[in-house]
Amino acid sequence: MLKTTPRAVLSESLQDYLEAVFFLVQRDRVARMKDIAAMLGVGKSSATGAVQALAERGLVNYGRYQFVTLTEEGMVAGRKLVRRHRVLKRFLHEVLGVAEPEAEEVGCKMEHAIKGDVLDRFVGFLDFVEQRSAVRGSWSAAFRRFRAARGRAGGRSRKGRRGL
Amino acid sequence: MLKTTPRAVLSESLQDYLEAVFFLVQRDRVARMKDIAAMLGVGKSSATGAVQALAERGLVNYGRYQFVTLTEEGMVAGRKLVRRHRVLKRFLHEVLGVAEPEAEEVGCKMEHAIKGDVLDRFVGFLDFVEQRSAVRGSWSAAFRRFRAARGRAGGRSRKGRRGL
DNA sequence: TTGACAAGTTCGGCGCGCCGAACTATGATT
DNA sequence: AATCATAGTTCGGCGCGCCGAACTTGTCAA
Repeated sequence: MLKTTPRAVLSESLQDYLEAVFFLVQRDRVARMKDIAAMLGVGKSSATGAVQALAERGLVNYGRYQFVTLTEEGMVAGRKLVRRHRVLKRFLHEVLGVAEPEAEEVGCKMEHAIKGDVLDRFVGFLDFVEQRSAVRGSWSAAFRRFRAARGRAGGRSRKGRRGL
Repeated sequence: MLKTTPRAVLSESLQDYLEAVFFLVQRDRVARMKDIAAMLGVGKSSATGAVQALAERGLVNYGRYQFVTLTEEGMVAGRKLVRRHRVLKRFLHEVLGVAEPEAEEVGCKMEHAIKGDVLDRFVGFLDFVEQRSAVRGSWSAAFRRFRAARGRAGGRSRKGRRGL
């Protein structure tokens, strides 16, 4: 029994690392351990370990003390991840009206909960909303008004700080 | 420095256990380890450990070889979790049209990605959609038509379009 | 009563993701 | 060329969540 690392399945954590590498490669042409670690708010030793794991799966080119880059396969996987992230962020921000930075953050977490088919539904929904908005005035404005009205009257309990 | 188990923060895993206990208590008046384990697809030793952890946090009444029940605090926390789950499932099913069992499953994962304020937005959105539907014909039907039309014509993966 | 079976517990072990400390390579400075 | 800051690596350790095996307890039927 030869020991092959399964390249098909990435843990949530490794997905985050891959996405970070993808981003950095786009920005800097190359990814440095330092930046990867910083981006994920993690120690550098953790970044090293994760990148090595990605390399074992053939997603990343890694050599000791070398810059990190993406393999073809890594590009493909990274693109999917980024798309997922972007779609969710757009939904949260444009439809639900969640503020940008929070939409970013929550979208990142949601990524891992959503499979391809459900993501497609989100995409479809965004397209739908967009079309509707174009046809007759801002759709989201209506929702915003709705929220505003309700917020004044219905008084959403701002308490209950998620202490769970 | 006395060592108190922090009752405020529950790991995602423990949240799932608490939700299971909540469900079982509603259904059977009492939760058995066996059912908890089965519900989460986990070994019974894992269930025991988790329930003990919940007990340490004062969310659950636990005694060796005894039935598991919820404390007052556990009821409150459980209700919140269930609500969260329900809202997300409703959104996935009623708005996006995801099939029931999948909506259930995905909703369960999404739960852990969404904080209170974003959840409130989902709730608000559902209310909005509901109101709109009432006012003039089925809103979701329009979206369903939209999806259907697009599904037939617009082949998947129209690359160039939509920057991501 | 007994004893068999199901439910529950304990224990040791494993993988993953993270950490910090100590070490090593790199490349810029002078 | 010697030095030094910085980036990167290795190593041991920790917590969490899970597992299965072996054991204990509870229950119910014979």
